[in-house]
Amino acid sequence: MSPRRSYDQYCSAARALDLVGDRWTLLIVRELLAGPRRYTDLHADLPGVSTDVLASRLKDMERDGLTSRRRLPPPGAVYVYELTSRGRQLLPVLQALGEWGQSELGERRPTDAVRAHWFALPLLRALEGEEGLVEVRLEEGDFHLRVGAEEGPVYGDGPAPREANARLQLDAETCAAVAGGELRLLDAVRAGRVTVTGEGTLAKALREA
Amino acid sequence: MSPRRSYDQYCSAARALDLVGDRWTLLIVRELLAGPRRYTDLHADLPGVSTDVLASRLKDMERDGLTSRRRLPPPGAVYVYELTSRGRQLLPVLQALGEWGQSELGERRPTDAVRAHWFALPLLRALEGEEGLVEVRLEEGDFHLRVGAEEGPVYGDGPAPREANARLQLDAETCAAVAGGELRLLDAVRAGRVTVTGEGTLAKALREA
DNA sequence: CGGCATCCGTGACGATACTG
DNA sequence: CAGTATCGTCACGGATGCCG
Repeated sequence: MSPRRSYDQYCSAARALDLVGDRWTLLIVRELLAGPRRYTDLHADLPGVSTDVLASRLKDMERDGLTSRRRLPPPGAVYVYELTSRGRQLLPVLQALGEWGQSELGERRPTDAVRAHWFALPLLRALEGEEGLVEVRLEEGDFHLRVGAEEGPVYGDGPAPREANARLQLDAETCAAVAGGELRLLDAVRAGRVTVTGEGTLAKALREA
Repeated sequence: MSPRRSYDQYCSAARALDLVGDRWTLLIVRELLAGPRRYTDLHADLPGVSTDVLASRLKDMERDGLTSRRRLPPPGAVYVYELTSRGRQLLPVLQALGEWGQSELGERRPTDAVRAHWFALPLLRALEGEEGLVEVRLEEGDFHLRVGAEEGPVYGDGPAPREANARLQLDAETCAAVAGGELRLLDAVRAGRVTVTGEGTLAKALREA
């Protein structure tokens, strides 16, 4: 655990970077926006991070009030890490970064790792104004979005824990285009590139189009 | 100049961090949002950065299309660094960071450096929806805001280069409160904590209140 | 003097091995 | 499974030197 290296500037952006400017920190936040995760799962979805750095960051973040560590009730009884309310407020930061980085994304490089839920953040932007639980199925895996959620995780890895208001099945290319704003979700549905199921308002509205 | 260390993740936020995640990079962007700056001025307004790191970052940023280096016409004939259009698009990232970091700001610590124009970013948010050239005078120094500017720098160090639409004179504490959203600018004017001069629409509207 | 390049000590990082 | 220990490497911060 580092003794907190600071920029020592009386500036709110610099203060923010004191807390989340270290390598890997914001990507750990991205992972935890999907809800509580175990150490091993975090390590698996952050390829390249070394075990000691991950452990150190998690301690720093807990000390700084961004995350908390909790022991699940038996059976299981493993530790999970989750964002505090303060940590969840970093969502706009990650969205601004993601929006800016969208144009750098381009084609997938052979060295690039991919996880399905990495599309959740930009997709959440594309669904702004909507509401409900949306399940997304890609070849690379499934995840779900809690669109318009006021508290708790804003998205999650794997299928939705309860019946989703809408289920979308699409390929990664379509997903990237929608996430990047090049293609509106409605147009993607019209073009037959998205299969919509479910009985929620959003699902019906999308099918009507 | 580093050979570009990458997270190697097919994720737009990770791509953004590949380019602006290094220490000091986003603070250099904050400085350059104030318009073209010389190396020495950048070094003076980024206390703590070492000369080689600053030079290295500036090269990285130029290579990555965030900044450009330009020689001023004689007399003067010095080099200045400025943001490209792509670099200026990082404004929302810095604003999101600044907004999040606002609650960490608190009192000024004895070790904290301050520059007047570090208040420009949050003040710009407080004036969202307005338009025009606003000059701000603090004890710590002067700066000006190009509120609603579509292109070019969004703020600048020192007094406004031409007659401002509004001039605000206030103290740092009031400025921090307004920037932090705890106090609306209108209420600050009403409380007599801001002296408004100038003949623009904004100046008149503020004085009327 | 402004604009770096070089050198050096320290600490952060990344990979691997190992342990409760 | 969830980290800690170890170690080589690289990035950072501070000082100093060089060159136009």
